[in-house]
Amino acid sequence: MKQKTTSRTSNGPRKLHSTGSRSRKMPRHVTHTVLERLMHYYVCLSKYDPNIEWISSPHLASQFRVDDTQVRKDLALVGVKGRPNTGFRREQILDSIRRFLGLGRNLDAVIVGVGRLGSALVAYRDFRELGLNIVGLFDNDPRKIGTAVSGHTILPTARMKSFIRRRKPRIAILACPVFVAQILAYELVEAGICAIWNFSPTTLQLPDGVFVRNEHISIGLGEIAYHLLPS
Amino acid sequence: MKQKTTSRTSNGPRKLHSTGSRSRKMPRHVTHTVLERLMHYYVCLSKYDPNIEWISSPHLASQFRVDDTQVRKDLALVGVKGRPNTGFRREQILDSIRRFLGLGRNLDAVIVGVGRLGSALVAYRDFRELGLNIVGLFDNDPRKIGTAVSGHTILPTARMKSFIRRRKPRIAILACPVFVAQILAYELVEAGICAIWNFSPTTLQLPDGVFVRNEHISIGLGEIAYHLLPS
DNA sequence: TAGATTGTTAATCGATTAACAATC
DNA sequence: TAGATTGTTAATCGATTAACAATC
Repeated sequence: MKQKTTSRTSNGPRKLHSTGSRSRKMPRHVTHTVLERLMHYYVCLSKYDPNIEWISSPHLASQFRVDDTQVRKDLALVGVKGRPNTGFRREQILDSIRRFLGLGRNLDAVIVGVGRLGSALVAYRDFRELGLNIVGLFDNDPRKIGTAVSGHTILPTARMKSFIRRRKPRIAILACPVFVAQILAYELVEAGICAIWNFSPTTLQLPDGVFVRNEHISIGLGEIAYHLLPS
Repeated sequence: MKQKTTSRTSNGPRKLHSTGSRSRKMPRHVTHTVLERLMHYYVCLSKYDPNIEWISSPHLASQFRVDDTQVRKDLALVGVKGRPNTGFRREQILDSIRRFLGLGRNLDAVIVGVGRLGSALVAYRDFRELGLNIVGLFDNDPRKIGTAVSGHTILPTARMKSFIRRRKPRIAILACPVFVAQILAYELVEAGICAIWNFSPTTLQLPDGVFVRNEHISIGLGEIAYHLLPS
C-alpha cells in the first residue's frame, strides 16, 4: 500500500496542468486569513454533489458567511475566471485552489505521539483525500510500540530521526504530551522536517525557516465562553 | 483563519465596561482575533512556573510572536494594570482574562459522537482545568452505548434531547460523522444548547443566536502545503 | 431585452506598529 | 539618577465592504 507522492483527491478525473509553479500574477505573500478561507472553500466544495457544475459568488458567500465580493477576490487571486450571470465552474475552483495551495504535492508526514488524539489523526479520512500521506507513527510507550493503528506500525521515538532521514517526509504532526513536545520538535527539525503541525498545547521554540502551525484545541473555548456571558 | 461561523447577531454587541461613562474610544465588541490572543496568553501563562510573579510585555510578546504594544493593549482591555519598569503580575493577568472571557462560569458540555476524536476530547486534560465540564456522552453505535469512556457512560442519541432539557448544559461538542452532523446539531439547539463547538468537517446551518465555532482540522493543511511550495 | 452576476476600483473599517511622555 | 517598562496617541498597514460598469 505504497502511495505515490502525487496523489489525486477522490473527486474524479481532471486535467493536470504541467506547470507546478505559480504564475507571475500571483503574490508571493498570502496571509493566513486568505489561506484559511481558500482551504475552507476547497474542503466544502469538494464534498458537493459533483453534478453541481456552476456556483455563484453570492451562493458561496452565504455558505461561508463572508461577503460575495470577498469570494470573487479570493477566486481571482487563485486565477479562477467566472462567467457573468452564471458563476464559476466548481471543478475549476477546486483545481485552482489545489494548485495554488500545493495540495497533493509531496505531502508525506509522520505522526509523533499516538495517544487518543494521535490515533484519531491517523484515521482522519479527509487527510488522505487532501493529499496528506501518513508514512510513519512514533511513540515512546513500550505497550504501543510494535502495535498497529490504521495499518501503520508504531515505532519507538529512538528510531524517528533515522526513519525521517531515510524516508524524507517534510511534515510532522505533533500530538505528544507537552513535556516532550519541545525536545521531539527539535529532533524532528534536526532530521530534516520542514513543517510542524503542533497539536500539543505548548509554544515551540524552533529555528527560523521551520514552519509551525499550532492547533491548540482549547483556544476555541475562550471564544465560546465569552459568547455565553450575559450581555 | 477564519472560517469561524459567528452567528451572534441576535444579542447585539456586548458592553465592555460597566461604568456609566461611554467613551467613544471603547470598542463596542471584541473580535475573534483578540479573543484568541487572550486565550493564548491564558493557556500559556497558566502553565508557567508559579514562582514567576512578574512578566513584562516584551517578554510575553517574544513568547507569542506579537508586538509588545499589542500585548499591553490586550491587557489593558481586560483591565490588568502594570507597573513601569517591572511588568504585569502573572496572577492578575490570569484572573482578569479568566473573568473577561467567562472561563469556569457554568461551562457544562455534552459530547456528541464518541469516535476516536470524541474520546480524545473527553479525556483532554486542559478542558477541566479551564472550567469545561463534560456532563454527558452520546453516540448511536450499539456497540458503544453503555460502555464508559474516561468515567462517562455513553448514552444513545435518542436520549440526547431529554438529557439536555433536564441537565441544561449550554455547550455541545460535535464530533460525529458529517452525514449526521446537521440533524444532530439542530436537535441540540431544539433542546436548548446555546453554543456548538463543531469538530465535524461540515458547515452547519443553524438559527441566529446559536454560537457556532468550527474546528475544522484539515483547514490547517492548506497553510502548511502553501508554505512548503518552492519559492 | 431584463435580470443576475462578474470584475474591479473606491471607501471604510479594523488591526498592527511606531513613537514617546510618564512612571517606577 | 539611569534604564526599563507602561500606557496611550498617531501613523500605517491590511482586510472588508460598497458601488457600479461590463457582461452574458
